[in-house]
Amino acid sequence: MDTAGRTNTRDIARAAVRAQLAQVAFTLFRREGFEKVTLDDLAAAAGVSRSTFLRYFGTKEDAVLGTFDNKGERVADALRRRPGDEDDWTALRHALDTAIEEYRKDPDAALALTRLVRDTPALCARQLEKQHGWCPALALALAERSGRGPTPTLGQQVRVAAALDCLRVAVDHWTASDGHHDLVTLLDEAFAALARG
Amino acid sequence: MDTAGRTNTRDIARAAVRAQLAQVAFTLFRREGFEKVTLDDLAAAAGVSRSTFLRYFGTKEDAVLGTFDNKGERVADALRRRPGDEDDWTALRHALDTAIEEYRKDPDAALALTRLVRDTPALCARQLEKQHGWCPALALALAERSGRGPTPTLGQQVRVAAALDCLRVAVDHWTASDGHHDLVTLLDEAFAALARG
DNA sequence: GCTAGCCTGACACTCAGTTTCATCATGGAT
DNA sequence: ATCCATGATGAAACTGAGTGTCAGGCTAGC
Repeated sequence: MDTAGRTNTRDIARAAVRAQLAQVAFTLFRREGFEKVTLDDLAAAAGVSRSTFLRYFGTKEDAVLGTFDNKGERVADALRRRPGDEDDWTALRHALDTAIEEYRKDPDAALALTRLVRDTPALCARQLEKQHGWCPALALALAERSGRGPTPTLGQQVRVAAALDCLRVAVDHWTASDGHHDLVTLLDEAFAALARG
Repeated sequence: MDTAGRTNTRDIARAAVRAQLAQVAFTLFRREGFEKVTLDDLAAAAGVSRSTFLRYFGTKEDAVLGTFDNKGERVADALRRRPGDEDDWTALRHALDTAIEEYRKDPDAALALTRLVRDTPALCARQLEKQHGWCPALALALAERSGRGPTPTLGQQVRVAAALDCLRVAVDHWTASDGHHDLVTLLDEAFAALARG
């Protein structure tokens, strides 16, 4: 999509190549381990040059976590679409349904991914960082909802961060249970744990 | 300290050198910017070899954030010392007084540090990762307090993570206010924001 | 003083990520 | 159909972080 929102042939091709590269990388990472696979290995396996691979994914981690950045904005949009009379917690909880949607759509793929991330410190760290990167957009969405200008309060920032903790902890437990526990239930349980008392 | 807890001459010397290296690094980072300073620069400025510098701090980031790892255990210990009849939130809130102690002891140094971290993406990420690394120990402490075995519940994990969010957000605001706001007040406010409603 | 265990510096190495440049394909306009 | 501008690719050189090895030197303890 260009800046006006049109989708171009080139962009479609790019997205397809990108998906293909990510697929190859994921397979290789799972078989050999993330650390063992070098950029040269990835490029060779995908049949492109190292340069090209790095143009599609700025870092090795992004070949795995590339889709993650986007999700933050998606959740923020979902948050903005929540009815204005919901309190922050309720709105956040519902907005997070957006984030867990793909876990439910393809649990096996999601499990393979979360396991790879969980077992790779570098990916853990990078995922944490990316998820933390969602905070400003989410806090901004809360601020807009509250109608008190574009500057999130400390409280809104805390609630956003805590909501993302709920997501993370819930997904961790879901992964640890090999996908047997229900992610929605876990997420509800996590949110319930925030209530005082 | 050796494994038995005794402190010998070598360890004292090591700690002194380490502190000295950290000081030199911090000064250089503030003056030139974290990214601009190479390990060779650091080694040269400190009058040691690159090898030696890397032996004291496994990574460049650790020259700044080296003290951070320790803090997690300190907070966990503080948590264990809280009276058993306190609920998780209250115990966590009080345990965090340990973490903010040095901000109050030497606000200027703390401000310089938080500013450097805040303005350096690599340090931000690494700090987030280290702080997240506290979670298991803190959750374990909560689990022990609750007397229901050594396995933290999902709820305890969530509360620990949320408490650390409070710390982070409070410190962020404190830094943004150039230390003018009261960190204790900010932290209380952050905890208050977790209450539903 | 001797020795064993360390700290240190030197060096070579791997690998991630950046930058530059030449080449090649393609889509769109004439 | 041809031309051209844009952008995708690959090659290569480079920087810098972090690892591993090894030899020499200092020091604590005997």
